[in-house]
Amino acid sequence: MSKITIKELAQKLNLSISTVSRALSDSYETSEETKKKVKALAEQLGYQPDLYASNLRSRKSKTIGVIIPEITNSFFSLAINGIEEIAREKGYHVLIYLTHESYQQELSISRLLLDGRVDGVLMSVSSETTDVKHLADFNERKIPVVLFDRIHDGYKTLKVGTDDYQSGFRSALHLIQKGCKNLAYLSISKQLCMDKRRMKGFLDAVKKFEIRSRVVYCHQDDAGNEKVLSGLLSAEDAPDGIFASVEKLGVAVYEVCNKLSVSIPEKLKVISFSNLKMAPLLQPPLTTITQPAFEIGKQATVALFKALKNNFIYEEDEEIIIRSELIVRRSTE
Amino acid sequence: MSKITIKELAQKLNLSISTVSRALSDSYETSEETKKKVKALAEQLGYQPDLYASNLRSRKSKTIGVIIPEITNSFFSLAINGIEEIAREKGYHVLIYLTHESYQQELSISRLLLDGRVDGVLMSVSSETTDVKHLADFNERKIPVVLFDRIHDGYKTLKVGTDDYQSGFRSALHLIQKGCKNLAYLSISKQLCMDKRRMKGFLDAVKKFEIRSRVVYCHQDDAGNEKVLSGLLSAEDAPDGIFASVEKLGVAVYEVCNKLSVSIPEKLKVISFSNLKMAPLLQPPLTTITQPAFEIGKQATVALFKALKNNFIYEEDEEIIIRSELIVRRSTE
DNA sequence: TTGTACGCGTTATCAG
DNA sequence: CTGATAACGCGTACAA
Repeated sequence: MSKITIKELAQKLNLSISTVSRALSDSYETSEETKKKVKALAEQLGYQPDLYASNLRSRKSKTIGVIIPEITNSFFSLAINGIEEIAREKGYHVLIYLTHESYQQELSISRLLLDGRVDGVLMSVSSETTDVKHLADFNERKIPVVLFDRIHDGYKTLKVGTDDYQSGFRSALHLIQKGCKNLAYLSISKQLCMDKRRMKGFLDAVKKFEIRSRVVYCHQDDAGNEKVLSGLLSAEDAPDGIFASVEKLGVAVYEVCNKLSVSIPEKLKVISFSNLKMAPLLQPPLTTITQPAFEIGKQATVALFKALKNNFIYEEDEEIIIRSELIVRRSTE
Repeated sequence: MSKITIKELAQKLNLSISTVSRALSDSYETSEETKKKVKALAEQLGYQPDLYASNLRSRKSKTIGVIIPEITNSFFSLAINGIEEIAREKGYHVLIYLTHESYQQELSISRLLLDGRVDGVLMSVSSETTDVKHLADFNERKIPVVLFDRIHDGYKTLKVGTDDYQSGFRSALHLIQKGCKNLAYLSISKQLCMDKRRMKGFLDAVKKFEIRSRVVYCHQDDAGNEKVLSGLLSAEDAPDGIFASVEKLGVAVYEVCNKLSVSIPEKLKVISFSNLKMAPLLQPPLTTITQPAFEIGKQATVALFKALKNNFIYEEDEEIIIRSELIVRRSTE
C-alpha cells in the first residue's frame, strides 16, 4: 500500500491511464460513472498523486518560501501565523528559512529558492543587507517576491509595512509630552529602510520641539546591546526617554534598567515597537507601538497570491501600509 | 536566462545530455577537462537543476515537515530555531504546518504529507488529539516520524521531551515548601501524555504531603480561560498556589490576577512552564520551569536525520529526555 | 570517456 | 467519452 500510482489504478479498473487521470482531476469530458468508480478505488487504496511527477509537468509547486531574520520575535511568529493561514486556505505549502540577520545566509537561501521549489517568496530582509542584487534573480525566474516589514529601497516590488515615519513621530511626541528633555532613539540597523523611516519621524518631532536627542546604534547580539545600553544609561547625561525601534531593544532596555536599578518611568520613560502579549504584565507595563503583525503577514500573502494567480511579478514599487497603534502604559507615565 | 536545462548546456557545448549530467554530478567516469568546461558554463548561465525532475528520479525530497500546534509560543519558536539550524546544516528544507490545536487540521495536514513531499516528519500533536491512527500511515510510506514535546502514548516512535513527571513533582514541592496549603494544577488537555505526566508528578507530591489540591481543566481560547480562572480565583476557597502546565496558562493567570487585583505572591503563588525571555521582567518576576526548547528541537531533528540517513523508521518506543530547569523568582517567594 | 535510450508518474494533445 | 502517445528534466544502465 505504500506507493499507489495512477497506472495501478488503471490496471485494476481496466481503464487507461489517461482516463484515470482525467477522472481524478474532475475533467468535464469524463462520465460521472467512471469518475465515481475511479475516485472510490483511489480513496480505498489511499492513492496520493506523486507530487514530483505532477509538478514536473505542471511547473507549479504550490509552495511559497518565507525568508525572515528570526522567529523568536513575536512580530514574525504572528506574521507567519497569518501567512500560513492564507496559504493553507489556498492549498499552498510554506517553507520557512531563517537568516539570523546574516546577509550571507540570506544570499545562499535565495539561491536555493531559484530551483523551482517555490512559486513565490515572502521576505523580510536581514538587518545586514545592503545589496539586493540577489533579489533580481527571482525576477529573471519569474518568481514573484513580496517584501514585508523589513523592506528595502533597492528592490522594486510590492511592499507591505506599517506607518513607520508616523510611528516614529508619534513616539517622540508622546515622550516629549510626558516631559522628556533628552531623548534617545535605538536603531537596529543603518541600512534598513524601515529603521530609517522610524528614525526620520522621531528626529523630525525632536527637531520641531527643539529637544535634545541622540541616535544609538545597537547590535544583533544581546551581550553587545547590554554593553551599549549600560554605558548609555549610567552616563552623566543619560537620556530620560528612550524609543526602541524594535522589540528586542525594548526588552534589552528593561533588562539593563533592572540590572542597574534605573526606575521606569521615574528616571527613564520607555516606548518600544513590540507585539509582546505580555507588555501589560511587565514591570512596569510597557508603552508600545504595536504593529498588526498577523494582518501584515496576511496582506503580504494575499498580494503574493494575486501575482501567482495572474501570473505576473511586481516590477514597480507599490506599498501597502497598515497602521500601527500606540498603546500607552505605565512605562511612559 | 530564466530556465537553463541540462539540454541547453549540452547543445552549447556540443556534448550529450548524459555527459553534462555526469559532469555536474562529479562522476568518476568523466574527464576533468569536460567537467571544468561544463561547470564553468553552468555557473555562468546560472544553471539550477530542476528540483522536481531530479526528485522524480531520486525519490528524495531533501525536505522535512514540521507539524506543531501553534507558533506564537516561545517554546515552539525556539524549537523551530533548533530544527532549522540542523536542517540547513544538512542541506534540508523545512516545511511548517500549524494545527492551531485542532485534530481535524492535524489530520488533513498529515494526509498532505503522504505525497512524497517530505522525507521525514517532526511533530508535536495537538491537545485535541486522542486518536493517532493517522500517524500509522507514515509508517506505511516509510516516512520516519519523530515526536517532540507533545508526545502521545498511542504511537510508537522516537520521542524527545523533558522530565515531565519530575517537573510536576518539583513544582508542587516548591509551592508546598513556600507554604501553600491549597494548590491547583492547570491542565491544557486531558489527552496529552505530557500533561498527564506533569499532573501525575504534581499529584504525587501533593499526596505525599497531604496538601489540598484540585485539577482545573482549561481551554484553548483565551476568553474561556479568563472565565475559568476568574471563577477559580474569586471563589471562597480559591487556591493559594498554582502550577500552570503550559506557558499560555501562566500568562492567563497573570492577566486575571491583574484584572482582579489578586496580589502575587502574597495571595497567590504562581509557577509555570515557560520559555518566556521576559519572565524575569514580569510583575512580579515569574518562577518558571524552563525547557531547553532549542535543544529539544535540535535533538529531535538529529534523531530524524539518523533515521533518514540509515533509511529506517522508528517502530519502537524510545525516549530522549532533556531536563527542564526550575528557576525561582518572586512569584513564589 | 562519451553517447543512446529508457523510465520516474503525471498531464496534455490528438485520435478514435 | 476514452485510449494511445508524447512530453516535463533528469539519471543511469548499456552500448560504443
